[in-house]
Amino acid sequence: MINSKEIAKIAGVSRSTVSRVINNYPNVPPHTKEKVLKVIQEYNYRPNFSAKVLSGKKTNTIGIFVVSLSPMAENTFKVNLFQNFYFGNTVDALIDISNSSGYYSLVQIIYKKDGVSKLVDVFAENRFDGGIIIGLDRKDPIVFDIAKVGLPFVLVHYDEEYLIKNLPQKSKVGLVNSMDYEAGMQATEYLISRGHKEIGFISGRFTNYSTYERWRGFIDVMKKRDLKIKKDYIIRGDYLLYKTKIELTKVIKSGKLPTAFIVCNDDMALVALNVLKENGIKVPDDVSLISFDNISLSEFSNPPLTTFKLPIYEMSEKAFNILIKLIEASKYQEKTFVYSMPMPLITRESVKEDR
Amino acid sequence: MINSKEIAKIAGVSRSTVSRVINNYPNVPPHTKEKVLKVIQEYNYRPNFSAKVLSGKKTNTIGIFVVSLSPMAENTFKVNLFQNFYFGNTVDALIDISNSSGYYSLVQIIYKKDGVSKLVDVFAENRFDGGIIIGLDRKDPIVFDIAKVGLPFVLVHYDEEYLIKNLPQKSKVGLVNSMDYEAGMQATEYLISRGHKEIGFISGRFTNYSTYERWRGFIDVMKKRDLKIKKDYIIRGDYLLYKTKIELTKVIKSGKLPTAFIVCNDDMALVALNVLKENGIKVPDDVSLISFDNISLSEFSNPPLTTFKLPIYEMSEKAFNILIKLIEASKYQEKTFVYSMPMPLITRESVKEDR
DNA sequence: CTGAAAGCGCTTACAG
DNA sequence: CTGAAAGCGCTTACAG
Repeated sequence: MINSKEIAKIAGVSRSTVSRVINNYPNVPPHTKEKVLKVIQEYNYRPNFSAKVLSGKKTNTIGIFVVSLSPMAENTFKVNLFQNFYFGNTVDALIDISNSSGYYSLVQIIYKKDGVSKLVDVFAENRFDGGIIIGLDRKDPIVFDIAKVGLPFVLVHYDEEYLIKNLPQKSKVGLVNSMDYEAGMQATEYLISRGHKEIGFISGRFTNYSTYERWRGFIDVMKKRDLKIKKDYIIRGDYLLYKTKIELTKVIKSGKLPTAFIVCNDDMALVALNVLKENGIKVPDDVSLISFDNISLSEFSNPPLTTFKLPIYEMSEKAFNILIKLIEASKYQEKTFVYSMPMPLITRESVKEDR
Repeated sequence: MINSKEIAKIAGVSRSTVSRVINNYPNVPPHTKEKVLKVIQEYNYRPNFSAKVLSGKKTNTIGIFVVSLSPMAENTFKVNLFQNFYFGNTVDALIDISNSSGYYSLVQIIYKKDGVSKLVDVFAENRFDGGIIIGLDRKDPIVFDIAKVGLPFVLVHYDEEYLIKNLPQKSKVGLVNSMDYEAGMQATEYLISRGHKEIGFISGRFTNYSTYERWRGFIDVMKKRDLKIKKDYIIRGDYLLYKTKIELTKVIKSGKLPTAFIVCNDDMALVALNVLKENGIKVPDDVSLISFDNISLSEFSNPPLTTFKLPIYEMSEKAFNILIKLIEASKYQEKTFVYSMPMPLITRESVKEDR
């Protein structure tokens, strides 16, 4: 691979000048610039990344960290991360956004059982300018270890209060959430307004930010409306398709069903839809379903799902923009940047209009 | 951030020795090693990545390139890459596998319209040791530009003959395919053996390796069996859900349907299933469906899909292993490594058993 | 406007 | 077994 020294020699200038041309500095006259550029072009020269970084330039790379359960946690699949709508699309959006802003993305999967050390390692190696972390439990204390390293990072889906309270001074940390509490409330209100009183809940994992918040929204509204939450109608799906099927089947076999379910994601709702149908229960005539995510298949099911859109792209954009701010500025008045993005309701046909 | 010089001073040794300890060289006595390790531990020291690479060490990073249509190509979604089962899971598997082998992954999305320059750039910057490229058209000539850079890379899904013929000598290139031609044949044979004579085909894009090969398998068997391929039964789904719905609806409205469809992926099959049902057509009683991928939802539809598994994890593992070989060895007798992985048939209920 | 020189933080022959 | 020194390929004050 050719280097700047040789380019300089060929172009008849010094390495300093080559460097100035590459970095597009103003203090080089058009003629010289052109001459150098021509040689660069001809030899297909690209400055060596490591040398650039070592001499003090930014890496122009962001680290994307996906924190996952252990590899085999979900027994059916060897690989399950991007199978998952949430992880897959967030990473997708993040890569897309950073790429289109001229940033590279270093994606790293962190298994919970391996702990934080890998994360700290890569942060300390100075391989990227800042990180975005998704998939953490809503109160995972790992965050504070990472904060010690000093590099800026942004969390997606984490408990705001807990974060603010425990973060050391002058941490460069951002947080982006979706308004799951509000969506949970709205889902419940929506069902009630359509005459439902017996409402069930098919949950994800409760250590998960979104499940927890949606659940809070659900119980708060149920209480406010003096409606009873029946234990039998709470199904722990844990975001697992086979588990959803097993648990829902049990409830069906018991002979007692609510008139509507709030389901913590579309995937589980799609499974629920089929399980109900197979048991001769009509959706939405007998049981209504309202869920979250708005995955692409959700509009093609029969009936199509009424669901809350998880604004993944918008959240990722926000997270990236915050990170860039944290990277570029050196000091902040504010301790952290926190944003919460709304989750619009997509009304389709899985909830009965009135009864 | 603390550096090796300071660690050396604190530990009372030279930087050379610190380096030896870090790289786990044999020629340092236990006592010294321990002493240095203790200081490293205490100060949470990690060698600077760029310095390491600049001084000749490997990056221990592989580049993962996902070649995509332009961002807005599929009108429905702003982001569509990992929404896609194939891309999402391949990238997932690749990241997972490389991470667990101690490699970092630099993921880059390349939009076709931006061309190859971005790819060449990052290859020439010496940011990684080798690359894996997915999403290329089956005969995209971009490959030969990349080969010029000289870094080893592995292609997933590409035309073997075309590649071998056009690759310059001593290119360090690998190729991993799935046996789509065989699967296309087997799908057709399977349907025929169950009494089907009128067989339709819902295709992906024909520039795509898998679609093309499956199609070849389909027509070859149909010809061999003296069965007619009716133009009206060929539906161009292009891997697009909305398009699949529109085009299939047209065929249904025409009043003439085959007794079975080979569908180029499960997503489209799921859409087809619903469209057929909505039009009062029973699956598999009236129309059978056989597809490809084996996505997680495929076993939860009603009926569950009979489908060929795309062995994504196995292919990714193969691709990674080939790449490591290419990186580590300096010379090869063989020009390229080529592998083709079988696609097992997962028999479920979307094909009628007999008629 | 431009070049010589120092420096970034490692690794690795080389010499002892 | 171990240290001094050169080198990797850039950038950036500094001097002119």
